[in-house]
Amino acid sequence: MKEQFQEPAYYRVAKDLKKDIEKGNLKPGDAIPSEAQLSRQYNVSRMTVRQGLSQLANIGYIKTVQGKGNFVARPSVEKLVLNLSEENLFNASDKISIKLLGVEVIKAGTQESRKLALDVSTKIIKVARLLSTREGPVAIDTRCLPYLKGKPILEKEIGYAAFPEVINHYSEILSIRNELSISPTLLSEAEANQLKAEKHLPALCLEQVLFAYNGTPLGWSKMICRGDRYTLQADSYPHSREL
Amino acid sequence: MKEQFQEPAYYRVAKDLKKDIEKGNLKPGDAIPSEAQLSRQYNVSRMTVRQGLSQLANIGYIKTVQGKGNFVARPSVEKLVLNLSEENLFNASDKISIKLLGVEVIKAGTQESRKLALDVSTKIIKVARLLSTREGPVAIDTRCLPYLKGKPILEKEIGYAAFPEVINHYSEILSIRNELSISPTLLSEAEANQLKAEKHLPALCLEQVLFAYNGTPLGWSKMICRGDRYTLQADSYPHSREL
DNA sequence: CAGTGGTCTAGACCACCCT
DNA sequence: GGGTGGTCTAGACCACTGG
Repeated sequence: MKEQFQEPAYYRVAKDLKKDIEKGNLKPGDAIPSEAQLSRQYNVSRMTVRQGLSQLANIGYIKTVQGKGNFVARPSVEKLVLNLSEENLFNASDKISIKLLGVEVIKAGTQESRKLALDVSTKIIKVARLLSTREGPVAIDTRCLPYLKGKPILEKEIGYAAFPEVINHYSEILSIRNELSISPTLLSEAEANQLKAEKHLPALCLEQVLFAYNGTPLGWSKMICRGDRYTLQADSYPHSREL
Repeated sequence: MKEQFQEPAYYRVAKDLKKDIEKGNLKPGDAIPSEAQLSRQYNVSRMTVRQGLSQLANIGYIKTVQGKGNFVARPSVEKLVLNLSEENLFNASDKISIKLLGVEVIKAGTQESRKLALDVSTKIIKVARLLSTREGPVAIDTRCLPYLKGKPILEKEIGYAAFPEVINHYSEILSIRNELSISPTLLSEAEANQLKAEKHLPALCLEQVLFAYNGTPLGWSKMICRGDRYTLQADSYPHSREL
């Protein structure tokens, strides 16, 4: 007979309170028993109680107010999390295949230079890709990043990894912020051709700009997704209501 | 002369390591000095060091591995946070004005019943709204929630609050999960009329379903936004890289 | 003032990982 | 085995809140 796993004391405190909150015994705004009280009730030290409470705070179940107490938090369901990792972009069950449409080093036009805060005519690398599932082409992807002299361009890396990965590998600077804009458009003639769709099909335009710690833009990416084959999904945050 | 605020010891530990990570002295994957080592180095107890490290873990700077150590985490910039609160939906500087287009109690059609997991012909409340900024109409919003017998319908609440708020007030059940789908469309003739736009203008369709703790759908909402006046913005998570 | 949470200690023992 | 983090204690003093 295997020994039972012994759950930590702080975990029991957190779990019990979590259940009370989910059952509605404790409603948003309600005060939680004081730390001293819980400490006596569970016969554990105050630090242990605090560890349990900090777990609940981390998953957004309670808010702590100095000098007053711990209170049940109102779930904030208006913030949503969107996962743009390449595996997650499309249905996980559907493998994506990627086709490189082109890799080139060119002078930045006004569009790219503005996005990347570069002078016009600075050299940049531009990568175009076609993403498909079994159903067929789904999205066209264009990526721009400043060209670094003497740095080899590995098409494999630059074409077949998620955009933030590309930035990290190529520029060797950690990207720390990602700004995304989502807007609707119609497929242009060129886009429609590449996506094997009719012109003027509704499409999603996802534009990303990645920044370094110091605020420097490191890269810019634009993805055009066929509206009939792709829907963006987001889920309320915090995702994990687990301890 | 005012007394200087004395920052906690654990805060200093966290701040120093955070700076090292941001400067690149510590790179993703690198091990952080052991807790015992930091404890000696800062001349504080191990629990205090641990409190500092837990702060860093909370903002995603480090990962802890039992029996091995603490390691600098790779920033995950592929998860983005989207804020759908009503004040945030459009440019904060632009006040939104809301016009109620209609509030009615009707029998659920197949569409609504499917989304809300109700039988067809169960009664639901349907609210239609028009959202405008100074520029003019921006979005049409339709909300459906199960009709509760004997529960008064307060048009003010149902029409002028963010959707999750509405659900909480009306059904008196906490909504705990929000699923959002984002897709592109073209304005239908009716939508174009209400939004004072040309037909077939590209538009964003934002569809939300709210759920209770037990998984019951509590409400469904669909918002159609003029593409020329509205762009959805999202930002990488975790947002707060602050201690 | 009494009650709350915030910080901190100096130990202890355990579970895990590696060699 | 020795090193790491994980849990836990029984105190202590501080800072903030409210009556």
